[in-house]
This record gives sequence, structure tokens and C-alpha cells, in this order.
Amino acid sequence: MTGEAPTRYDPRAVEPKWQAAWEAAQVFRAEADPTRPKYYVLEMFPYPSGRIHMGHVRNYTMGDVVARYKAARGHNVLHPMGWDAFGMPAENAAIEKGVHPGAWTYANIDAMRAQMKPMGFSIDWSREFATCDPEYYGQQQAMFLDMLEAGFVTRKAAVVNWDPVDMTVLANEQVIDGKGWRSGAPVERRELTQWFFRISDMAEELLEALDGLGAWPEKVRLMQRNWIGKSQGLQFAFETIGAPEGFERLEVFTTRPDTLLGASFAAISPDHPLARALEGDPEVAAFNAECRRAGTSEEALETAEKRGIDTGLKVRHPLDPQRTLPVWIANFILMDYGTGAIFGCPAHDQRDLDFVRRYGLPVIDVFKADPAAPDVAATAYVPPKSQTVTYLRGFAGERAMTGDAAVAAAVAYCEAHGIGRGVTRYRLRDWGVSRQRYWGCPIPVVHCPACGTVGEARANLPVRLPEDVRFEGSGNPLERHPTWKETTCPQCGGPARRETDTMDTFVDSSWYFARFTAPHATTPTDLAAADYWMNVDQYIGGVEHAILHLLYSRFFARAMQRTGHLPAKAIEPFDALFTQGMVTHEAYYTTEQSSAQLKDFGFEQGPGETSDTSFPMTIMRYHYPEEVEWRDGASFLKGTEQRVEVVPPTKMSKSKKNVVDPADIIDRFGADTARWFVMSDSPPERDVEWTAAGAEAAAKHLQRVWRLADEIARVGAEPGGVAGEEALDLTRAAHRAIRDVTADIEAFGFNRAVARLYDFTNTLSRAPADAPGMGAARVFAMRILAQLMAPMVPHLAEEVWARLGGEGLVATAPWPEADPAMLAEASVTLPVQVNGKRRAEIVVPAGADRATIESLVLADAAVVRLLDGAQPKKLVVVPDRIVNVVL
RNA sequence: GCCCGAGUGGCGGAAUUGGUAGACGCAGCGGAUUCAAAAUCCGCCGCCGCAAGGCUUGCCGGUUCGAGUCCGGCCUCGGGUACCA
Repeated sequence: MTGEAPTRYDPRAVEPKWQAAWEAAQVFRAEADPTRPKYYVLEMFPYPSGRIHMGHVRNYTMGDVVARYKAARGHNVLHPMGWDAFGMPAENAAIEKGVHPGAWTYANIDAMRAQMKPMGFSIDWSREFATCDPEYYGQQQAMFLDMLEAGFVTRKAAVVNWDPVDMTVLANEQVIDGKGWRSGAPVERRELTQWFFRISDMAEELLEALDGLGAWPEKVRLMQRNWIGKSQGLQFAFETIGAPEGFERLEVFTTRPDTLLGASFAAISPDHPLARALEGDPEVAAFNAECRRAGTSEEALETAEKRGIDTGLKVRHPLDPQRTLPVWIANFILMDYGTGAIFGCPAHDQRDLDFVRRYGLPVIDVFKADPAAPDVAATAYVPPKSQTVTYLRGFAGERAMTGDAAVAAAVAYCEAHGIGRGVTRYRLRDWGVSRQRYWGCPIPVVHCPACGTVGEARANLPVRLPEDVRFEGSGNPLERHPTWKETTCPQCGGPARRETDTMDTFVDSSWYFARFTAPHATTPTDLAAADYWMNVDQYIGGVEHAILHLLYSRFFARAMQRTGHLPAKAIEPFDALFTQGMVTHEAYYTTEQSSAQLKDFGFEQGPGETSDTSFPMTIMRYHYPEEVEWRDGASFLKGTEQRVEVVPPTKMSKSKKNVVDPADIIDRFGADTARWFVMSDSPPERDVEWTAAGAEAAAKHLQRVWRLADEIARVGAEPGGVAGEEALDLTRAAHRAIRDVTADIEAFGFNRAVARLYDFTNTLSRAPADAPGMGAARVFAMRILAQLMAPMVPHLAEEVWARLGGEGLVATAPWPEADPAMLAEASVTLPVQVNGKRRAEIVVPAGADRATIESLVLADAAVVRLLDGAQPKKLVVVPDRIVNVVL
């Protein structure tokens, strides 16, 4: 070894240097090349909020590891990046700060791109686009027109949250405790005519195709299956007694027709036409109005207290016309599912049981586990349909049968007696895409008084958003724009009005993956490019998109294929999916006492109250991690005596201020440290908690690898090459590292790959440097280490590679192959259990047979002692794994 | 409410198909180096117990020669719930 001090690794200098080298060699530029297998890796593109956060770093590092690994394995890799750029936050910024949504969005994109480039991701930036580019949304409008013509689009009424003060439609997120988030006014439900994609027509096909998605997580397929919600059941009509004209029959859908004899009431949604028809009764009107005050979200409806009102109407039981059931309006019946009307069977449905207990309606048992079982009391009896039960009031065959069989028999019986018919229903509803907002893709349709609703002429696309708009927080800016909506009808040429709804941003993200294959095409896609690059081989993103985004994309790919925008093979666009966890951090807050006045909450001043009528309240204030310090086993606001409350790690969010800015980490430690940290420790599908100590440890390790490489390079390889047992041991360890790290990367076990790389680094640094042939062995091992680390920490890997005289760039070097001859193990250590507890271990040659192992075990001192002269009852031998002696 | 996950030392986690629970890392402790410190290197490190030994993968029960892993019943936390993206 020479006496020189090792050079220190300086990421600030090294990282830009290699980024420039990759740029100069155009390493990440993707060009179609039919001679090589392609690989398309895609991470869910970001919303341009303004800053990248650790979640982005983790997501894109995972994709980058895959992209760099696949490139090293000889694939022609496509790894693009873009921006999901339409959406509400831009409009909120416009309202709050007076900036134009477009200016705000493009400034954010510039800022985020500038933060992302220093991360050294292997992205083909020449394919970048934002969904708010007219070149993108214009093509989206063209496809909308194709889909309109092909029958994939429809218009119908839908219910929205309406803020009566701001005169605007609210997103579910903007409804807090049933009140508008800005105005504080109680939200109303309002029905609007909206544009829909007819995704429900594809329910069966989307369901069946899930079976083919073998490289998707099972949980995502399950969630989609349940979301589509195929169910088979009976639809029939009750004959009503005393109902208003036109409501002589009440259509009901049930998945449990076998429980029809247990019906004790019928119930309809407050939004059911019959419920509306009865609003002449002030009590009914008041009840319905009350129900409509809650938000429109399923969560709000389903978690609300179960309440109802008796309409006084009756219906006849179809199997027993002498029996009549009361008709209730109940807040838990969804108008969107089935027919908006049900019959209640409290004995076998917990929600119905809770309801009848509250309102004193009868409970009628239909079946029991066995005839002697007690009657239903506090909990409904709801066994799986596959279970055999005994029907007490059977009308459909045998008394003892499974629920499934009974349902089928009940449907057959009802069909034979003209009571109803078996139907298949899906929970999946059509996809409403209309948004009454400015910052979205305009729906390219014109309303003409003469021709009706007409698609805009292709020559007029894109229908651009107007620039001169004002944002005041009320109404739809496009609707209020003085001239934008005035146009001429593309059919008759007469004056007409533009559609002022824009599209749901989920539309934008439902085809961007296809656009990346030909981002500058003058048609939505280029079929040759799509044919080469599709499908996405590996898609990576958050599990929060498991249902909506992925289902909409699957629908869109099918619709695009049928309108000629994608090849047939792309109807399932994502071959493999990986859902990664979030990056979390503790959150910190302090509380302070304050006072508030009722008028602060929008209440009017009461008669006896003066303007200073106030009440105490506690205000919570969040603080950034760097404002907090630990002292005497407690946390304080830095430099003060104020105690800080610590919230367990949650998703990093601006509102909780528990964010760590990747830019700060890059400034301090470099991009490789950030990349190494987010790949370490936590399995990628699970949440990872960001800690300052972890980041420092990552930086230290990378420095250590550099020192080791530098030292090995100084010593160099002796001319004789690898020789000697110790040098051979190190070489074997290198081959094992290749085998294990490769397997871990293939299996998305990045944390395991990192652990193995730590292990291998330890082995390498502890190998005796002066053993014979060790110089060559160490140079070989160090180069392997650099290559195996390259997908995670590409800059350090290039520097080490260059220091060791590696040829060209690691980024373009082929992935190392493990030599099977170097992997064989001579002997194995077998644990010996006695009665299932480990008591000894024996070393046997690899592949030793049962007899050899048995004789070794029975001769083992510990086993002999425990046997104490007796014969074992049983000897379980699993060759190469374990031995269990049963006494 | 409903659907889907997750729970292992002080902490993040590891553990082919049921086969040595705790790899690797963080924190901590001890030592070397140093005038001292930083940095670095070496060692120890689940819990109880002086020890022999016993206990231990959210809780309760089961299957098995053997359970973190399989089955049944809970608890807690997280994601989604159709206009957040």
C-alpha cells in the first residue's frame, strides 16, 4: 500500500460529471430497435405541486433501478417522464395568490424538473410532456370525439355536491362535515346533466381479464374484482298499495332471494323517484332534505347513522299476497346500486337488523345453522353462501342446503311462478367525467339550438382554454367567461354554445403511457411506435391508485384499441404492476389556547350576544422537523421551553409540515445517498420512515465503499491473477453476491439487495489484502460490487468503475453473470431438533443421504444425553435442511 | 359502514415450498487509534435468570414431528370508497 491519503469522494463534483457523460453519450435516449428486446418501465407520473418530495425520490429510484438493470441485461429500455398537470390545486392557487393556473403549473414543472435532474435518473427527457400542453389535450379531445362516435360516451344526470354560497360544485375532499371547505355553508346535493364514459358496459370484460394479469399484486386484482362487484340475484316488483299514480309497482333487486320469506319491510333511497313523489308530505320532504345534506360520497352515506321514515305505504309480499310490508325511506339505500329499493331481511343482514331494532319492526328467521339454534337476537345470522344451513320456511326445495343452492333454487322458483327474473348486476357505475372547472381538458362539444349536442369539428382542435380568465372562488370560470363559449355549430354553421365542462383529470392519466411511445405525433398515438413499445413491462406507483386510475386506464386502453389508437395486444396496457409504500415522517405540533367568536364560523349573532361573545378553543400548529429538538427525553421547539407533541410517522404532507426536502439531502450528501437510503431497510411495498440518522448512515457507507475502491486500485492486481484459497474464497463470495443481488432485484427486494451489498462490502474489506493472488481477486470483487450497486447509486459506481480501469461506462456495461462452478457449497450445517426444539447441529457433506445423517445424529453427544438410552419414537430427516428427533 | 393490506428486539427490517427466528443496517455499550476530538477500525448487543434453563414474531384458540409462515375468531394501524391526485 502506498502512504498517500485516500481521496475523499465528493458527490458535488462527481455526480454532475457523470450526468454530463451520460448526456453526451445519449445513453438514455430510447429509439425503436427491432433487433433488441424492448423494456418499457414507467412510474406513475407526478402532479406538479412545485417541489419533489421523498415519495417521488423513492418511486423514481425504484423505476430507475429496474431501468438500469434491464438495460444492463441487454434490453432496449424506454423510461420516460411527464406531468399530470391539470387539477384543482392550480385553481386554488389562482384563487389564493392571483396567479394564472397555467403559469403556476409550468413554473412548478420547471422547478420540479430542476430538482429531479440532479437525481441522475435514466430518463429519456426528450419524451417529456405535460397533460396541460394543448398538443396533449388536443389529441385527447380527438379521441373523445372518436369515442363519442363509437358509443363509448353518454350524457345523463348525476348528483354533485353544491355549495350554495360559492355557487360552485365541490369535490368530495372539499366537503368537510357536510359543509363547504371555503364558505362553511351546508352542502346541498344537486342533479346536473353530465358526460360519462360507459365503463359499466365493459364490466364483465374488465372483470374476466383480471385473471390474465398474473404479474399484478393479488390484492390489487382482488380490489378491482370487488369494485366491479358482479352479483347474481333476483329482480322482482312489489305490488304497492296506496302509492301515487305511476308507482303501482316497486322494482327491487336482491342477491339473497332465498331470504324473501324473511322480509319484514321494504325500503327505498331518499333519491328514489317514489320518495320524491311523496314529498308532498312535509315530514317526508324534511327527512329527504335532511338525508341530502350529507355529502355524496359513499363513505359519508354508509357511515351515517341508519335512519328511516315510514311512508305509510304498503306492498304485498309476492309469495304470500295476504301479507303486506311497510315501505320505508332509509338513508342507507343507495340510488346508484340495484334499483334504489330493497326488501329488508333483518334475520340475515346486520344492517337491516339494526334498522328494525331501532324502529320496532319484526325479525323473521329464514334459516339456521341447525333447527335447534336460537332465534336471531343481537347479531344477524350471515353464514357464507357456501355453507349448508337448514331452511325453516323453505319455498325452494330441500330444507338443508347451501346458500348458493338456495339462491339458485329461489330464482328458478320465482321465474317459474312469474314473480321475477334472475339478473346479473355490477356495482361498477359509469365514469362521470364532467367537471365544472377551468383547469382541465375542455370537452370538445358544442350545443346548437338547431342540431343539439354536436362534436366539435376535428379541424378546430384543440379547443384551447382561454387565457383571460378571472378566479374568484365562485362558479365555473369557463361558464362566466364573456365570449369563450360563443361559437358556431360545426354542423349547421349557426350560433352555438360551447360545452363549458372540462374532463376529470383521470382521463389525462388514462392514456399518457401510450402517448410516451410517440410523444410528438400529430395523432394521439403512432401505431408503429405503440406496437414496438407497448405494453408497459413494469408499472410502478402507489397503492392508492389500485382501483380508480388503473381501472380507468384499463378501460381507456380497450376503448383506444377499438377506435384504432392502440394495437390489440395493448388492451391490457400494464403487463406487471408494483405498488410501493409511502415515505413517512413523524409530525410535530404545539397547541395554544385562543378564543373565537361564533361569527368566525358563519353563525349569525344571537339576540343577547354582543360582538365580543367568544368561547375558548385550542389551536394546533404544526412545525417542521428542523424546528424541533430533543432534550431531557422530551421534544421542544428549538431554543424554547415549549413542549412539542409528536405524532407517529404519517405520510409526508405540506399541511402537517412533516416533509423532508430532497434538495436539502442532495446538497448535503448527494443524490446517491438519497437513492441508497430510500432503497435500504424497508421493503418497497411498505411505508418507509425517513430519519436523519438513516440518511447519514447511507452517506457514510458510500464513503466507505469509495475508500475501499481507492485503496484496492492503489494496490492493483498482480500479474498472476487470482490464485490461493483465500483469493478463491473472495471470488466465490463475489459470485454469490451476483446471484443473490440479481435475484433480489428481479423480485423487487431492493432492501434485501442492499443488505447483501453491505454484507459483500464487509467480506471484501476484511479479506486479507496480502494473501497470494488477492490483488487480482480484490480488483475483480470491487468491480463486481460497483456493477451490482450501479442501479441504486449510479454516480459512485461510475467513479469506482473508472478508478479500477473499467472499460466505458457502467451504465452501458453488461450485467455480470454468476459462474455456477463458483457457487457450489461443499458442506451444510443441519440443525438438530429434539421434540421441535433446537438442541444441536451437525455438519454434513452437501447432499448427504438420510442414512448418513441418521447415524451422525444418533451419535451426537447432546442427542445421546437427551435420549438417555431410549429409542426415538420417530426421526424426521429433511436432507440439507433439518433433523427432528421425536422422543 | 364496506373492500384491501400490515403488525417480528430500543428502531427499520431478514427468514425458498411450514424446517436454526432476529441476516443487514440504525441507535446504544466497550475497546483501539488520537494530546484531544472528528473521522476510522475491532468487539458486544431480543427478554427474564447468578446459573442451569425458560420465554419470545399484535391477542386468543387450532392443525403439525415442527408454525412468523397454514386454519378459525378478535384487536390496532394504514390505503380506497367513484369530484384529491
